[in-house]
Amino acid sequence: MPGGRGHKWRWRGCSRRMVRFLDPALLLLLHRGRAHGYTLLEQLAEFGLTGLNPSVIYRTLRDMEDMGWVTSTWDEEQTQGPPRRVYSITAEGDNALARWVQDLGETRDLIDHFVTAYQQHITEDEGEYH
Amino acid sequence: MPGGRGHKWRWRGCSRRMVRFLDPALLLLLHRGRAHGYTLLEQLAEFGLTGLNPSVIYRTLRDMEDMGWVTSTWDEEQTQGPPRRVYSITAEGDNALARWVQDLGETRDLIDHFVTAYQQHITEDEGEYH
DNA sequence: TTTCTCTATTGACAAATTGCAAATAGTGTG
DNA sequence: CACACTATTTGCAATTTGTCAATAGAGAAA
Repeated sequence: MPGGRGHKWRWRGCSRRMVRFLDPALLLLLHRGRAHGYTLLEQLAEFGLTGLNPSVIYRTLRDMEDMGWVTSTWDEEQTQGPPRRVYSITAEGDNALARWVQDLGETRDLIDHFVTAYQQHITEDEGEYH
Repeated sequence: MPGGRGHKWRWRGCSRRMVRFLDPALLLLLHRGRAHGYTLLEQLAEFGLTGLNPSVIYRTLRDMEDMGWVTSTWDEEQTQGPPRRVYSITAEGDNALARWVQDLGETRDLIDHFVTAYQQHITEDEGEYH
């Protein structure tokens, strides 16, 4: 299955703890309210995700829909362009978001440990020059 | 160049801010002192990187050597097995590590923001049920 | 001395992810 | 009608990650 995201093999190893801020960011934005991709694309800046190619967001949304984290319908009221697909978070998505927050908290702790270990070692190095 | 790590195209987008704790972890371990892959494999547990396939570590070390972050020599004193390749961090590697620490700090801030935003929104949701 | 196990590293390939360019399409403006 | 902007989709190339098997030395057991 080259290309395509796959649903079974992610996180097989553990080297990807910190990967993919995009999923949780989209879930949180949708948790605040239903929205369509083009809007989300701009709102992602809040989480440091700027300059993303739109297709990446759309693809992620579709994948999340496959996983049952979000649902989509075509927007009834049409506005400044072609029909828009509006996404809403599901109960499953809420759970996934909660898991993400838990996971990100652990990641943050690891980073803290890492940075602390680094600074401590740097300080010891300076000590050696006495 | 399918396969191989590539040296020019990483970080092209910005969705991979938090990717790859492995590189900085290895650099920090080597900053503490020269070591060979098999030892590093065990020491990585300190940073939550357990259960990694050895070939991943060896590949990463080779790639970092290509980038000039580390150098290696064959261990003079042979001990409990085949010759061991011993890695040391370079001045370039020190710089790379410092950049990693900076980057990880920013990542941590983003996670903090994210978790805060999540909890705030959850709290507001509860408020709505009054 | 053959065999097994543990230490140690490498190479090749399959699987998965990500980036990017282009196609499609509706709406409003000049 | 041409053009710009909003919106979404598709396909493929580029890159990264995961896994397996090969190679190999040393020491213990048989």
